[in-house]
Amino acid sequence: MQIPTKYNPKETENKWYQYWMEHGFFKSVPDGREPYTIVIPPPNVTGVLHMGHMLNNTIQDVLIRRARMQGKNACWVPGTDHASIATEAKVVAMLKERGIAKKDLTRAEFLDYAWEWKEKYGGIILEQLKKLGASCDWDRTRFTMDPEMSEGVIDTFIHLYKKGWIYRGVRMVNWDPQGKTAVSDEEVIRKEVNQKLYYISYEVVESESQKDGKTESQKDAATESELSDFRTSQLPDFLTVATTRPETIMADAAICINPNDERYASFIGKKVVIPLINREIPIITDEYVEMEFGTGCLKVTPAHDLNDYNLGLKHHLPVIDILNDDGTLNEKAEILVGKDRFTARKEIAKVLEEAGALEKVEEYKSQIGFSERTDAVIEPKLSMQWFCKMEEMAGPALDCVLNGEVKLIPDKFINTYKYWMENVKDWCISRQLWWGQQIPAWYLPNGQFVVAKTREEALEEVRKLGSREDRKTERPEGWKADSPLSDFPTFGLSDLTQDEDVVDTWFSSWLWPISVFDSQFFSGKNSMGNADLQYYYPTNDLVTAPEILFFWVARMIMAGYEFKHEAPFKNVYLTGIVRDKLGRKMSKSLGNSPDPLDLIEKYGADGVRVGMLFSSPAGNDLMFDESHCEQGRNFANKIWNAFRLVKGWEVDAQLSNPNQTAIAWFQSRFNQALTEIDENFKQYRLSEALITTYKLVWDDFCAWYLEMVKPVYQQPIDASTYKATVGFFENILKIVHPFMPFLTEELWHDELFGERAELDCCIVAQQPKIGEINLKLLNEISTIKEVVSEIRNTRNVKQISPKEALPLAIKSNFEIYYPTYVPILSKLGNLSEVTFIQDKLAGAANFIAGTDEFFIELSNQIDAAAERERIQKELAYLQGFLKSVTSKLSNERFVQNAKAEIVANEQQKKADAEAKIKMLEEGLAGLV
RNA sequence: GGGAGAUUAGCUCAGCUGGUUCAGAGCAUCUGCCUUACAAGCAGAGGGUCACUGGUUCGAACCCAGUAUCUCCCACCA
Repeated sequence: MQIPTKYNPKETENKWYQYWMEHGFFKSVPDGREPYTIVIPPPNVTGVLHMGHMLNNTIQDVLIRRARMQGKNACWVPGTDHASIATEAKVVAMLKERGIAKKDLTRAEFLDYAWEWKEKYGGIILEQLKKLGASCDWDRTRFTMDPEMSEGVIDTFIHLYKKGWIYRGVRMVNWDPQGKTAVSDEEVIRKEVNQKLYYISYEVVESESQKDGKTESQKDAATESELSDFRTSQLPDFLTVATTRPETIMADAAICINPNDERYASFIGKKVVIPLINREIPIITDEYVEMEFGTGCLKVTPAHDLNDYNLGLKHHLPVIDILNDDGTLNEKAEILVGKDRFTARKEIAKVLEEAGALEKVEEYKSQIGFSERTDAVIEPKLSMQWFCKMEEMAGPALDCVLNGEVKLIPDKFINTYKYWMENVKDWCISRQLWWGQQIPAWYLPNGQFVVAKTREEALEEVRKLGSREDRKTERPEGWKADSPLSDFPTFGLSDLTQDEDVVDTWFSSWLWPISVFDSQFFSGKNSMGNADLQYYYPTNDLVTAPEILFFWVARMIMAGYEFKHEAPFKNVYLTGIVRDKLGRKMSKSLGNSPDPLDLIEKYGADGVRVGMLFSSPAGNDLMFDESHCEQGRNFANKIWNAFRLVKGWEVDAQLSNPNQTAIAWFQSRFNQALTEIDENFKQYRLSEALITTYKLVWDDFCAWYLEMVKPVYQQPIDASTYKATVGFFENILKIVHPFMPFLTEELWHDELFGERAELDCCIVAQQPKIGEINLKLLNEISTIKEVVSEIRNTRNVKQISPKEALPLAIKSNFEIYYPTYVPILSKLGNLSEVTFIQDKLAGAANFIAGTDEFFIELSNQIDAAAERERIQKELAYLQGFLKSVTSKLSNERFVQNAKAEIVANEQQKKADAEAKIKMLEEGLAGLV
């Protein structure tokens, strides 16, 4: 036989992928069919494929392929995300390597480099997806920074600004000193880290008002020695605070104690001196301070801690910001200026110790925020940013999930979703970056601003501003009341300065399900949207990781309602996180993630897809194990070899069909499995669907059906069986295709399945319809399988070669009409003859299956002792079983309360057990 | 601190409405097979107090309560 014994994915994958592409099988245009749409969660444009993508996109491809095979107009829209922080960081790093500093470049120059980088590396990940077999409509590939996509982002910004939902203000934000930008709350990842808790002593001094009547000027006039005398005469007191951030003491604005804390009651109203810099700060009281924590004294540093900031607002404390944007100390720190915050921390500890102000240092564990994109430690920072109000948009977005319009799969995420939506905070949308959509705010020389799409339109806005009666804000400098802009010939386009910031990446991705179809939609010119949007929106399923449920999913739903008045999708399938065997999240930095392309190389795309899906129920993390891919590869090989078998058959038209029973059985079994698979898909149990398919193919089709019908070596097969088998095979290819597209397409085109019309491809074959299920036949065959297993087992135990044909005698009550199954039994059990008997066959190996007894006469003597032991063991089990059934049945409450069929069942079990016990006892008596 | 989930064979996991498919699959292990489709395979076997303790029920892996361990999410204890 020329066909190799092993399936070689390398020979088929590229071939068929290209074929599908060339013939436009992935393409979708609106037509009369029902649409089935998925938009890809756009990966980072400069990213590379990781295991999470593999899982994610395998699931999407399975869903989209299945929909396509159900006659729907399947459309999977691919694309990439510009990922502003991550990409900008990469570009900056690249420039640095080339000896170019970002600060030496203009914005335009930098963007040129960035685009160059994007052109070079952008889309690698999409090419990788093709290797996986992703059947995306590549003609629809979008990038979140495509000019028209960006335009949509700007349109929505203006829309929300006009609505009053976007505003600008000074707030405490999460500052990423590495990316030198603000990030949103959701982009801060908290991790527990080992830190040190530094106990620092602050000397207490009398506040001015308490200093024995001396006024401020008197104090100034006092000599250093006088002051010194004063202090020593009072015996210095110290307040000790516990802090994890000693480098920020220079920014301290107060020391705070709990008003109920008796230990410190006498200090209230006094002041302390910050060590090293000797600045005096007040001692204030606030119930916010936990008396139990640390020393019960809190240093208040409004510029560098959110709580302290709030405390500062409450107590009117000054904000002293001692950090630069890059996390180094500035001149306000007075000491350690220019040092990085972490270097400063170490150094100041030393200096404090030398100065005797460091009481002790304790090991301490606490949660610290890290930037999701750069992994830098987040610095709370007070700065002017743009925010988007969330409260109004959160309403409908929450409702649709609660009322089931949008389903979360699994639904355990509803609770977290609800909590988040009910506690949503305004979204910081500005980023101090260049890579992204620049905020369409235009500043006048006096700092006032207008929001408009272009500089020209901005000027128009300014004009309105100048002439509007009901203006609330001040006009540009030099503006005369109510005078039109034309009165100021010198004020022109060039006097407007656009905001330097860009919007958060998610401010573009939240529009994704709309903008991929109609990016012009947000201009408001066509409220219905274009034909694509009308046809494809809302999409069907969104497949993504739970990590970005709030980042992205929630916001897409908000945007869907805000702009399109309808949720963007019906189902959200939340995948698990791919972890390694040790349960660690797979990540590049840990180096514990296999390269997906290597896996594909090793096991074939089909094998890897199956491997990913094998144990990944929605919402459960997946402990990735390469052995699953191996299993997937083996499955491909199994199908391949089943194909080789059938392919090798020669048909003899003269032969009659001896396999009607087997054919009818598999037909039923197939329909039964199909029902289960359908049900599994309906519930998004993809691994279950796969496992059902796997067992159907491997066990039922290969191990049983093919073994039942396959002719003796080099003998021909009858036409009817052949036809049925090829038909089954074709149906199997169909149901396997969504999981293993390449192998199935390859086999689909073999001449075994006859002439294929042009473009008759597995990828667009229609899924088989569910037919009748003959339950009686299924049950009987399952008993027949049991008999076959017993025969094989007997061989195993008695060390008889499978080649040696054995005689089987059946003592049956004919609840099952065995003669029908004699051909199957003979073939699978390798029987020399089958006889029906009335009496037990003494001295023969025997077993019970169903309610019948079976005897195999063996040439060698059976071991009576061993046989007795075996029977006694089985008897003991059955008697125990009978006892429990009997006691159940004699329990009146059971008989009264249980459903009739359950009771009947128990009675059947009892009868069967009794019959079996009788047989065994007779058998035991027969042993000499 | 609040919330969600998990705990079933050595490993990874199913077990959907409480009772016939209920204790299961794959991998791993062991035994025997290079049996003419497949050794990436075939035929078998062993392996479990369903985390623990109670409760509800005629009946519990499944429902309830508590305990333990783990994971995740959220939260400003320096």
